Amino acid sequence: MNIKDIAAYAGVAVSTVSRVINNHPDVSEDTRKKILTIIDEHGYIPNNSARNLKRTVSNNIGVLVKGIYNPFFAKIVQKIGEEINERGYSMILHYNHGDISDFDIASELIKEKKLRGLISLGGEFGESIEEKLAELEVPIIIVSAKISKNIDKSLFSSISIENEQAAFEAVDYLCSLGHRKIGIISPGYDDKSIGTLRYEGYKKALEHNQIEYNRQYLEIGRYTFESGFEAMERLLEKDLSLTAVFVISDIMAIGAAKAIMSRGMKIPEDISIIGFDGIDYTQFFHPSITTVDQPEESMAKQSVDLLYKLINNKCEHQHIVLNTKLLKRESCRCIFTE
Amino acid sequence: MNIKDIAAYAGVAVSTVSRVINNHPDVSEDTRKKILTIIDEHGYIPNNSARNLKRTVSNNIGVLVKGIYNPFFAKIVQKIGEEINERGYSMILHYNHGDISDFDIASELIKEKKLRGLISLGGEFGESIEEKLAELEVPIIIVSAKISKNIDKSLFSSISIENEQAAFEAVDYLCSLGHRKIGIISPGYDDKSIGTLRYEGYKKALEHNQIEYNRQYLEIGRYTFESGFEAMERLLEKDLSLTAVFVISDIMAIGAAKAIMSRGMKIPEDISIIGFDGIDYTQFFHPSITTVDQPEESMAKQSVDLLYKLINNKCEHQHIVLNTKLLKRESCRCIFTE
DNA sequence: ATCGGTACTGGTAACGTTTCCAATTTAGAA
DNA sequence: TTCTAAATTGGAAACGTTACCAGTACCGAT
Repeated sequence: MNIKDIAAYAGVAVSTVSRVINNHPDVSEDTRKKILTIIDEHGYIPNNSARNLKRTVSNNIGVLVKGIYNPFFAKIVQKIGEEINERGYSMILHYNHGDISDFDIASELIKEKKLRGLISLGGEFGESIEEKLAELEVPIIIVSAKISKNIDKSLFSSISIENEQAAFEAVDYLCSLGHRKIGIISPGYDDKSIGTLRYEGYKKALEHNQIEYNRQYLEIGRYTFESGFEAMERLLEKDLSLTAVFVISDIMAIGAAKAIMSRGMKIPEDISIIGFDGIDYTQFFHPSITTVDQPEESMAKQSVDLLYKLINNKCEHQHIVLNTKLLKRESCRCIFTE
Repeated sequence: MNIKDIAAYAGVAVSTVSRVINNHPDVSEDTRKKILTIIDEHGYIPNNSARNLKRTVSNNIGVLVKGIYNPFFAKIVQKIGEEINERGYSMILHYNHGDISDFDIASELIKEKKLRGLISLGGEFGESIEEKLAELEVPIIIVSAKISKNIDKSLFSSISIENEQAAFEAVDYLCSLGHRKIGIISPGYDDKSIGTLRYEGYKKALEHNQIEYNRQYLEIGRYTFESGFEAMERLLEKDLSLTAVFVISDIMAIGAAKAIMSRGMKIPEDISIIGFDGIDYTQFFHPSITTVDQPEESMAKQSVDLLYKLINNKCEHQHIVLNTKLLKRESCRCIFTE
């Protein structure tokens, strides 16, 4: 069952059927209706491979996810997938496991799969990819990734938040509650992930509150429950009499919270904790965890919106910065009120 | 840059280049090497649309997920994606939002995208789809779904667990700890999801322990944190002096646990709780939650393995049943030892 | 009646592969 | 040397669309 058959049934030329399928205007209402019913009767579905071959593109949008399992990304991916499907495209999802650079995977994927566009979640995009970026034939959108400051912004779009500022506010909030000894769990200062930005925010907040930065207060964790748990244990073992800890990702924050409670300590009575991302778990942990909420739905929706416009040449590359919100919950205690 | 160009550079016919690309044997080592280097030099990538058109199939494997957000599925999807990519295929991921039947979406997806095969996660597959199933040209694998007993098993493959038995063991464990008043949170007895099987296991376990089934002990929840939370609240309001509750999905269990603790009650001192699925988070909740662990990695791996074999006609449809394991953690208390 | 224009419709060459069949080369046997 | 079969290679017809270029039919205006 192909376009030729339909044309034969309808007694018209294939080109006319093609026009109907693609909603071209130059077809009389009568023939359009006739062809449409015949298509319907025979359950004809146009062959995508043929269309793609002819048009030299596909109907697929690639989504590249930095390969650590994180419910924050999982939810964004789901939403992105829905948005993509709604627009008649399909989502090709690819998890990237570190070894090869994010960008190389992305560009290979685009070429190989003749993707219409690509959304990359997480990871890092440095200046080194600038020329490669320029060679890309389809739009790419970078979501929630660390983007080098000096890179030419006209080559790609991005959706992000003010990581440093958001972290600043979180830590400043802790300070406002009277905390002075505030630990931090983060991938570290020389890491290439977005976490370093949050780490900078932490330092600025300390400075702003005239608290001296103490290298001892940092423990490294890499975006898993386990690493958050272990980092917190190391922090506690140092006996620094911390009263609070800022964890730059919720899943690590939950691991850290578990570590605290496993030692018989209480949240927030003994230690206050703030996470980052706003995943559901934080709300359903007990006590509920204060966190910096990222607008994941909006990030997903806007990235697809933007990509769609870019694909159809309806706009230029742009860099959208969304707002975060500090969700104040049960895990932070005010030291002054004791 | 297409196969013709490569052929011209190499001074051979396109058919020879094609043979090299597809690893056909009838090419001399010399020409093969020459062509390979030329392909490499020019960074030539075969056009998938053209190949697909010619071969009337694609390189895509569809993954259909029942559209509620559940970290259990999210993790399986990630693993499936990795396995698919490793085999040189791509994953087209589609979230299904209830309204249209799972199967209709699946078959439409297959036809429209010329998929090579499909893996469906969750949902329900009843007898009504039997003829439609028979008409499918590509293999389909049903993972973690409720499958009607009378359906012809030669038409599809499945990966599942012994839901009823696993639930039985969980509830029986609760009984063995001395619990007699055991609530249950489940999508209900007339629901079409896999939850009903677990509900049956619950009832069997009660019977086996000479505990009379009480309709009051059931509250309906539909696989979200919130619904677990709310169901537990309703359960608590009934004042049934429950000592334990079996929740047929971890995310609901976490919601329920939160509801319990929000009332100032303690787990497991006041109420014991068991979940189902084995998502990471149950381990990091405090107290850690006893749950029926499903082998998600294995489910993912085996489903892709099987699909791959089916695609290459290396085996027949089969129905794999994997083992679950009751992870005994902190959320269950033994009543006898007080 | 003729013309010009509009509204439709038809024919057909691509798009980049794969695969069958035919043609050529090669090697070994007679 | 000649012949045969095996090993390679080439040619060309599909696969199912789209989009360009023509062609036809019709209508109102001259």
